[in-house]
Amino acid sequence: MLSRPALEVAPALLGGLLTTRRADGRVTVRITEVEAYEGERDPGSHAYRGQTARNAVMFGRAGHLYVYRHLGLHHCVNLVCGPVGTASAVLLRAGEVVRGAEVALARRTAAGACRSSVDLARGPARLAVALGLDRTENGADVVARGGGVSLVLPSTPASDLATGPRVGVSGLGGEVTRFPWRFWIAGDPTVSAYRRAP
DNA sequence: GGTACGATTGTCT
DNA sequence: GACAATCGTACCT
Repeated sequence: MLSRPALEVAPALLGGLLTTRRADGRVTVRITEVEAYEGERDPGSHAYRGQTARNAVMFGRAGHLYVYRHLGLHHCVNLVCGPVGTASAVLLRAGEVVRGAEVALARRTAAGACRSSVDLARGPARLAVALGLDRTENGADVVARGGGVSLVLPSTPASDLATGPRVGVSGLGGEVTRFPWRFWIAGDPTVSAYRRAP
């Protein structure tokens, strides 16, 4: 399943449940917004210029996490997909905390402001904080049983899918922003409002 | 060895 | 609505 191209995996992840087990508690998030990144042929991807020490995880097995630091402040979480050697990945942009809300709230409060429960995991960096993920989780396997992170895919694909241009990517004179490689669950309040698609 | 820049967020106006 | 924050990585000298 996860070894398929990012463009096929991304919509299938919507509605899926991602659970992390930490010393301070367990948090489960229902994925509501994702973006596909097609590796070396995608100017918006970190892997566009080939394999490096930072993005090596993306070239590896599907089902591993690629966690990177952005602007020295935030963390963003990707799920690696596609066959080995292909740097496909799906960026997890937003979700709804369905279990462990108190734990997530404590983490979010420690990291900064949080206005409501809907904000707990709305936005890529917020999602990472709520799940307690940081760069030490880079390369973690979400498929292996007994790991600290696990993913449960929805038995049936989510309905009411919406697609639109990706957020915050540039290159090829804005060409890449035209691809509708962003997927979210239509009408879900936990989808990030940041530059919402028209 | 130095520098430019980024898959964002929170805060201020 | 605009902007500063902040640091690892990549790319250049």
